[in-house]
Amino acid sequence: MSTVVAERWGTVVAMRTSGAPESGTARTRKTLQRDSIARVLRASERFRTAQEIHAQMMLDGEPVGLTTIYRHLQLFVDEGVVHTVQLDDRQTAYRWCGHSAHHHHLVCRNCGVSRELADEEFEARAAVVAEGQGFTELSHNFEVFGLCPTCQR
Amino acid sequence: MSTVVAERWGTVVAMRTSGAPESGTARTRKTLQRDSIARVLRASERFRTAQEIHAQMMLDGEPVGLTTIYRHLQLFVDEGVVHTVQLDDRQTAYRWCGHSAHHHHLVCRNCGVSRELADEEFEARAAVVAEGQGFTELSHNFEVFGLCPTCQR
DNA sequence: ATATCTGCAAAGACTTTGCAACCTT
DNA sequence: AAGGTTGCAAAGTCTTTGCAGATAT
Repeated sequence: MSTVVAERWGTVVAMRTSGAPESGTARTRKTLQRDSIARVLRASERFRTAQEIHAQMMLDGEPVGLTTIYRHLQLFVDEGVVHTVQLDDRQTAYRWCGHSAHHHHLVCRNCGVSRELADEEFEARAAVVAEGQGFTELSHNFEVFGLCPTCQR
Repeated sequence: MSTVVAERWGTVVAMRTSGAPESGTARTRKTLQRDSIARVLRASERFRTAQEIHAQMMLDGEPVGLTTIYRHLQLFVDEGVVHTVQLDDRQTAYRWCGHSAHHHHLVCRNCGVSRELADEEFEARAAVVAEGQGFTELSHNFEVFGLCPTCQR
Protein backbone atom coordinates (compact mmCIF):
# COMPACT_ATOMS: atom_id res chain seq x y z
CA MET A 1 0.00 0.00 0.00
CA SER A 2 2.72 2.43 0.81
CA THR A 3 5.91 2.70 -1.11
CA VAL A 4 8.82 4.01 0.85
CA VAL A 5 12.09 4.25 -0.95
CA ALA A 6 14.62 4.85 1.75
CA GLU A 7 18.20 5.16 0.68
CA ARG A 8 21.27 5.29 2.78
CA TRP A 9 22.16 8.92 2.28
CA GLY A 10 19.15 11.13 2.47
CA THR A 11 15.69 9.76 2.03
CA VAL A 12 13.27 9.75 -0.80
CA VAL A 13 9.80 9.03 0.41
CA ALA A 14 6.99 8.27 -1.94
CA MET A 15 3.81 9.48 -0.25
CA ARG A 16 1.07 7.04 0.27
CA THR A 17 -2.39 8.09 -0.62
CA SER A 18 -4.27 6.95 2.44
CA GLY A 19 -7.78 7.40 1.21
CA ALA A 20 -7.48 5.49 -2.04
CA PRO A 21 -6.63 1.85 -1.42
CA GLU A 22 -4.83 0.09 -4.22
CA SER A 23 -6.46 -2.72 -6.13
CA GLY A 24 -7.82 -5.25 -3.69
CA THR A 25 -5.58 -4.03 -0.89
CA ALA A 26 -6.90 -3.61 2.63
CA ARG A 27 -7.49 -0.21 4.17
CA THR A 28 -6.19 1.19 7.40
CA ARG A 29 -8.75 0.52 10.07
CA LYS A 30 -10.19 3.07 12.41
CA THR A 31 -9.28 2.15 15.95
CA LEU A 32 -9.36 3.83 19.32
CA GLN A 33 -5.58 3.79 19.55
CA ARG A 34 -5.07 5.36 16.17
CA ASP A 35 -7.52 8.12 16.99
CA SER A 36 -5.96 8.77 20.38
CA ILE A 37 -2.51 9.12 18.90
CA ALA A 38 -3.73 11.45 16.20
CA ARG A 39 -5.57 13.55 18.77
CA VAL A 40 -2.51 13.92 20.98
CA LEU A 41 -0.38 14.93 18.03
CA ARG A 42 -2.90 17.43 16.73
CA ALA A 43 -3.23 18.98 20.16
CA SER A 44 0.23 20.47 20.18
CA GLU A 45 2.47 22.28 17.80
CA ARG A 46 5.50 20.59 19.24
CA PHE A 47 7.83 17.95 18.00
CA ARG A 48 7.59 15.02 20.38
CA THR A 49 9.40 11.74 20.53
CA ALA A 50 7.49 8.46 20.50
CA GLN A 51 8.48 7.92 24.11
CA GLU A 52 7.19 11.33 25.17
CA ILE A 53 3.91 10.75 23.42
CA HIS A 54 3.65 7.39 25.11
CA ALA A 55 4.37 8.83 28.54
CA GLN A 56 1.79 11.55 28.10
CA MET A 57 -0.88 9.14 26.96
CA MET A 58 -0.26 6.94 29.96
CA LEU A 59 -0.69 9.94 32.24
CA ASP A 60 -3.76 11.07 30.37
CA GLY A 61 -5.44 7.78 31.03
CA GLU A 62 -5.17 6.62 27.43
CA PRO A 63 -2.80 3.70 27.75
CA VAL A 64 -1.53 2.69 24.33
CA GLY A 65 1.40 0.39 23.77
CA LEU A 66 4.67 1.94 22.73
CA THR A 67 4.81 -0.45 19.82
CA THR A 68 1.48 0.76 18.56
CA ILE A 69 2.60 4.34 18.83
CA TYR A 70 5.69 3.67 16.76
CA ARG A 71 3.61 1.90 14.17
CA HIS A 72 1.05 4.63 13.77
CA LEU A 73 3.62 7.38 13.75
CA GLN A 74 5.24 5.65 10.82
CA LEU A 75 1.90 5.33 9.07
CA PHE A 76 1.20 9.02 9.58
CA VAL A 77 4.62 9.86 8.22
CA ASP A 78 3.94 7.71 5.18
CA GLU A 79 0.69 9.53 4.66
CA GLY A 80 2.53 12.82 4.86
CA VAL A 81 0.53 14.35 7.68
CA VAL A 82 3.26 13.96 10.27
CA HIS A 83 6.74 15.33 9.76
CA THR A 84 9.89 14.34 11.59
CA VAL A 85 13.13 15.80 12.89
CA GLN A 86 16.19 13.89 13.95
CA LEU A 87 17.32 14.87 17.41
CA ASP A 88 20.96 14.95 18.33
CA ASP A 89 20.66 12.07 20.70
CA ARG A 90 19.57 9.84 17.87
CA GLN A 91 15.88 9.99 18.59
CA THR A 92 13.20 10.92 16.11
CA ALA A 93 10.65 13.59 17.00
CA TYR A 94 7.25 13.78 15.34
CA ARG A 95 4.89 16.65 14.68
CA TRP A 96 1.44 16.79 13.17
CA CYS A 97 1.42 19.12 10.17
CA GLY A 98 -1.76 17.90 8.54
CA HIS A 99 -0.48 18.20 5.01
CA SER A 100 2.39 16.89 2.97
CA ALA A 101 3.42 20.10 1.25
CA HIS A 102 7.16 20.60 1.40
CA HIS A 103 8.31 22.86 4.18
CA HIS A 104 10.75 23.12 7.05
CA HIS A 105 10.58 23.99 10.72
CA LEU A 106 11.78 26.50 13.22
CA VAL A 107 12.06 24.55 16.44
CA CYS A 108 12.54 25.70 20.02
CA ARG A 109 15.41 23.68 21.39
CA ASN A 110 14.06 24.05 24.90
CA CYS A 111 10.42 23.04 24.58
CA GLY A 112 10.09 21.70 21.06
CA VAL A 113 7.45 24.20 19.98
CA SER A 114 7.73 24.85 16.28
CA ARG A 115 6.59 26.99 13.40
CA GLU A 116 6.46 25.95 9.82
CA LEU A 117 8.85 27.60 7.42
CA ALA A 118 7.97 27.69 3.76
CA ASP A 119 10.51 29.80 1.98
CA GLU A 120 10.75 29.35 -1.75
CA GLU A 121 14.04 31.13 -1.94
CA PHE A 122 15.61 28.42 0.14
CA GLU A 123 14.37 25.76 -2.18
CA ALA A 124 15.51 27.65 -5.22
CA ARG A 125 18.98 28.35 -3.90
CA ALA A 126 19.46 24.82 -2.72
CA ALA A 127 18.63 23.56 -6.19
CA VAL A 128 20.84 26.05 -7.97
CA VAL A 129 23.87 25.42 -5.80
CA ALA A 130 23.54 21.65 -6.02
CA GLU A 131 22.91 21.54 -9.73
CA GLY A 132 25.90 23.76 -10.25
CA GLN A 133 27.96 20.89 -8.89
CA GLY A 134 26.37 18.46 -11.28
CA PHE A 135 24.19 16.73 -8.72
CA THR A 136 20.69 15.59 -9.61
CA GLU A 137 17.66 14.10 -7.88
CA LEU A 138 18.01 16.55 -5.06
CA SER A 139 16.43 16.56 -1.66
CA HIS A 140 17.45 18.34 1.50
CA ASN A 141 17.16 18.64 5.22
CA PHE A 142 16.78 21.99 6.84
CA GLU A 143 15.79 22.83 10.36
CA VAL A 144 16.40 25.94 12.39
CA PHE A 145 16.69 25.68 16.15
CA GLY A 146 16.47 28.49 18.64
CA LEU A 147 14.74 29.70 21.77
CA CYS A 148 11.10 30.58 21.37
CA PRO A 149 9.75 33.83 22.90
CA THR A 150 8.33 31.96 25.88
CA CYS A 151 11.53 30.10 26.69
CA GLN A 152 13.63 33.24 26.56
CA ARG A 153 12.40 34.37 29.96
CA MET B 1 39.38 20.11 28.39
CA SER B 2 36.50 20.24 25.99
CA THR B 3 33.20 21.85 26.71
CA VAL B 4 30.30 20.42 24.83
CA VAL B 5 26.92 21.88 25.56
CA ALA B 6 24.46 19.49 24.03
CA GLU B 7 20.83 20.33 24.38
CA ARG B 8 17.85 18.25 23.57
CA TRP B 9 16.64 20.13 20.55
CA GLY B 10 19.47 21.12 18.32
CA THR B 11 23.01 21.26 19.54
CA VAL B 12 25.30 24.01 20.60
CA VAL B 13 28.87 22.87 20.52
CA ALA B 14 31.64 24.90 22.05
CA MET B 15 34.77 24.16 20.08
CA ARG B 16 37.72 22.86 21.89
CA THR B 17 41.05 24.41 21.06
CA SER B 18 43.16 21.32 20.61
CA GLY B 19 46.55 22.93 20.42
CA ALA B 20 46.32 24.99 23.55
CA PRO B 21 45.86 22.84 26.65
CA GLU B 22 44.20 24.50 29.58
CA SER B 23 46.09 25.17 32.78
CA GLY B 24 47.79 22.01 33.89
CA THR B 25 45.55 19.80 31.82
CA ALA B 26 46.95 16.87 29.88
CA ARG B 27 47.28 16.93 26.11
CA THR B 28 45.96 14.49 23.58
CA ARG B 29 48.67 11.97 22.91
CA LYS B 30 49.97 11.07 19.50
CA THR B 31 49.30 7.41 18.86
CA LEU B 32 49.36 5.08 15.91
CA GLN B 33 45.62 4.60 16.08
CA ARG B 34 44.82 8.28 16.16
CA ASP B 35 47.05 8.88 13.15
CA SER B 36 45.56 5.97 11.23
CA ILE B 37 42.05 7.20 11.78
CA ALA B 38 42.95 10.72 10.74
CA ARG B 39 44.69 9.42 7.63
CA VAL B 40 41.71 7.36 6.56
CA LEU B 41 39.39 10.29 7.04
CA ARG B 42 41.62 12.70 5.16
CA ALA B 43 41.97 10.27 2.28
CA SER B 44 38.38 10.63 1.17
CA GLU B 45 35.89 13.38 0.68
CA ARG B 46 33.09 11.16 1.79
CA PHE B 47 30.96 11.00 4.85
CA ARG B 48 31.56 7.63 6.47
CA THR B 49 30.04 5.99 9.50
CA ALA B 50 32.21 4.77 12.33
CA GLN B 51 31.40 1.23 11.37
CA GLU B 52 32.44 1.77 7.76
CA ILE B 53 35.69 3.34 8.80
CA HIS B 54 36.31 0.42 11.11
CA ALA B 55 35.59 -2.12 8.38
CA GLN B 56 37.90 -0.39 5.95
CA MET B 57 40.73 -0.18 8.45
CA MET B 58 40.43 -3.87 9.19
CA LEU B 59 40.65 -4.64 5.48
CA ASP B 60 43.54 -2.24 5.05
CA GLY B 61 45.52 -4.11 7.63
CA GLU B 62 45.25 -1.35 10.21
CA PRO B 63 43.16 -3.05 12.86
CA VAL B 64 41.86 -0.47 15.32
CA GLY B 65 39.12 -1.16 17.82
CA LEU B 66 35.69 0.21 17.08
CA THR B 67 35.67 1.82 20.49
CA THR B 68 38.84 3.71 19.72
CA ILE B 69 37.40 4.91 16.44
CA TYR B 70 34.31 6.27 18.12
CA ARG B 71 36.43 8.01 20.71
CA HIS B 72 38.73 9.72 18.23
CA LEU B 73 35.92 10.70 15.93
CA GLN B 74 34.34 12.51 18.85
CA LEU B 75 37.64 14.20 19.67
CA PHE B 76 38.01 15.34 16.07
CA VAL B 77 34.48 16.67 16.10
CA ASP B 78 35.20 18.56 19.30
CA GLU B 79 38.27 20.04 17.67
CA GLY B 80 36.14 21.12 14.74
CA VAL B 81 38.11 19.35 12.02
CA VAL B 82 35.53 16.65 11.46
CA HIS B 83 31.93 17.42 10.64
CA THR B 84 28.96 15.11 10.95
CA VAL B 85 25.67 14.34 9.29
CA GLN B 86 22.82 12.34 10.75
CA LEU B 87 21.75 9.55 8.44
CA ASP B 88 18.15 8.51 8.20
CA ASP B 89 18.79 5.16 9.77
CA ARG B 90 19.97 6.88 12.90
CA GLN B 91 23.67 6.55 12.30
CA THR B 92 26.15 9.37 12.34
CA ALA B 93 28.49 9.86 9.38
CA TYR B 94 31.79 11.70 9.72
CA ARG B 95 33.86 13.67 7.23
CA TRP B 96 37.23 15.35 7.55
CA CYS B 97 36.91 19.03 6.71
CA GLY B 98 40.10 20.25 8.31
CA HIS B 99 38.64 23.47 9.62
CA SER B 100 35.81 24.52 11.85
CA ALA B 101 34.39 27.35 9.75
CA HIS B 102 30.63 27.12 9.49
CA HIS B 103 29.43 25.46 6.30
CA HIS B 104 27.11 22.78 4.98
CA HIS B 105 27.38 19.86 2.60
CA LEU B 106 26.09 18.57 -0.66
CA VAL B 107 26.13 14.81 -0.24
CA CYS B 108 25.72 12.02 -2.76
CA ARG B 109 23.09 9.70 -1.38
CA ASN B 110 24.56 6.81 -3.26
CA CYS B 111 28.25 6.94 -2.42
CA GLY B 112 28.56 9.60 0.25
CA VAL B 113 30.92 11.83 -1.71
CA SER B 114 30.41 15.42 -0.70
CA ARG B 115 31.23 19.02 -1.47
CA GLU B 116 31.28 21.84 1.00
CA LEU B 117 28.64 24.49 0.67
CA ALA B 118 29.33 27.90 2.09
CA ASP B 119 26.52 30.17 1.10
CA GLU B 120 26.10 33.32 3.10
CA GLU B 121 22.66 33.93 1.78
CA PHE B 122 21.44 30.76 3.44
CA GLU B 123 22.79 31.88 6.74
CA ALA B 124 21.32 35.33 6.38
CA ARG B 125 17.88 34.11 5.38
CA ALA B 126 17.78 31.54 8.12
CA ALA B 127 18.50 34.24 10.66
CA VAL B 128 15.97 36.69 9.26
CA VAL B 129 13.15 34.20 9.07
CA ALA B 130 13.76 32.86 12.55
CA GLU B 131 14.18 36.22 14.19
CA GLY B 132 11.01 37.37 12.54
CA GLN B 133 9.25 34.76 14.68
CA GLY B 134 10.91 36.05 17.81
CA PHE B 135 13.34 33.17 18.20
CA THR B 136 16.88 33.81 19.43
CA GLU B 137 20.10 31.89 19.89
CA LEU B 138 19.74 30.33 16.52
CA SER B 139 21.51 27.41 14.97
CA HIS B 140 20.54 25.21 12.07
CA ASN B 141 21.02 22.00 10.18
CA PHE B 142 21.19 22.01 6.44
CA GLU B 143 22.30 19.29 4.09
CA VAL B 144 21.51 18.72 0.47
CA PHE B 145 21.42 15.18 -0.87
CA GLY B 146 21.50 14.12 -4.47
CA LEU B 147 23.27 11.94 -6.98
CA CYS B 148 26.80 12.97 -7.84
CA PRO B 149 27.93 13.04 -11.48
CA THR B 150 29.64 9.67 -11.15
CA CYS B 151 26.66 7.90 -9.62
CA GLN B 152 24.29 9.16 -12.30
CA ARG B 153 25.60 6.67 -14.80
C1' DA C 1 57.11 6.96 36.27
C1' DT C 2 52.54 8.22 35.31
C1' DA C 3 48.63 9.65 33.21
C1' DT C 4 46.54 8.60 28.84
C1' DC C 5 45.16 5.28 25.40
C1' DT C 6 43.34 0.68 23.72
C1' DG C 7 40.04 -2.61 23.03
C1' DC C 8 37.23 -6.50 24.79
C1' DA C 9 33.14 -7.38 27.05
C1' DA C 10 29.00 -5.63 28.82
C1' DA C 11 25.74 -2.16 29.28
C1' DG C 12 22.49 1.40 27.36
C1' DA C 13 18.95 3.52 24.55
C1' DC C 14 15.79 3.69 21.03
C1' DT C 15 13.24 1.13 17.66
C1' DT C 16 11.66 -3.03 15.30
C1' DT C 17 9.84 -7.75 14.95
C1' DG C 18 7.44 -12.30 16.36
C1' DC C 19 3.25 -13.90 17.72
C1' DA C 20 -1.18 -14.99 19.95
C1' DA C 21 -5.27 -12.75 21.31
C1' DC C 22 -8.43 -9.06 19.97
C1' DC C 23 -11.22 -6.03 17.38
C1' DT C 24 -13.02 -3.69 12.80
C1' DT C 25 -15.43 -4.22 8.80
C1' DA D 1 -15.85 -14.79 9.14
C1' DA D 2 -11.48 -12.57 7.58
C1' DG D 3 -7.81 -9.96 8.14
C1' DG D 4 -5.88 -5.86 10.06
C1' DT D 5 -4.50 -4.33 14.96
C1' DT D 6 -2.60 -4.55 19.57
C1' DG D 7 1.02 -5.05 22.91
C1' DC D 8 4.20 -8.04 25.55
C1' DA D 9 8.48 -10.06 25.18
C1' DA D 10 12.55 -10.59 22.70
C1' DA D 11 15.65 -9.17 19.30
C1' DG D 12 18.39 -5.66 16.72
C1' DT D 13 21.53 -1.66 16.01
C1' DC D 14 24.41 1.75 16.89
C1' DT D 15 27.04 3.86 20.50
C1' DT D 16 28.93 4.37 25.16
C1' DT D 17 31.14 2.79 29.45
C1' DG D 18 34.02 -0.23 32.77
C1' DC D 19 38.39 -1.88 33.35
C1' DA D 20 42.93 -4.02 33.04
C1' DG D 21 46.85 -4.14 30.27
C1' DA D 22 49.72 -1.43 26.98
C1' DT D 23 51.86 2.91 25.67
C1' DA D 24 53.37 7.82 24.97
C1' DT D 25 55.81 11.57 27.16
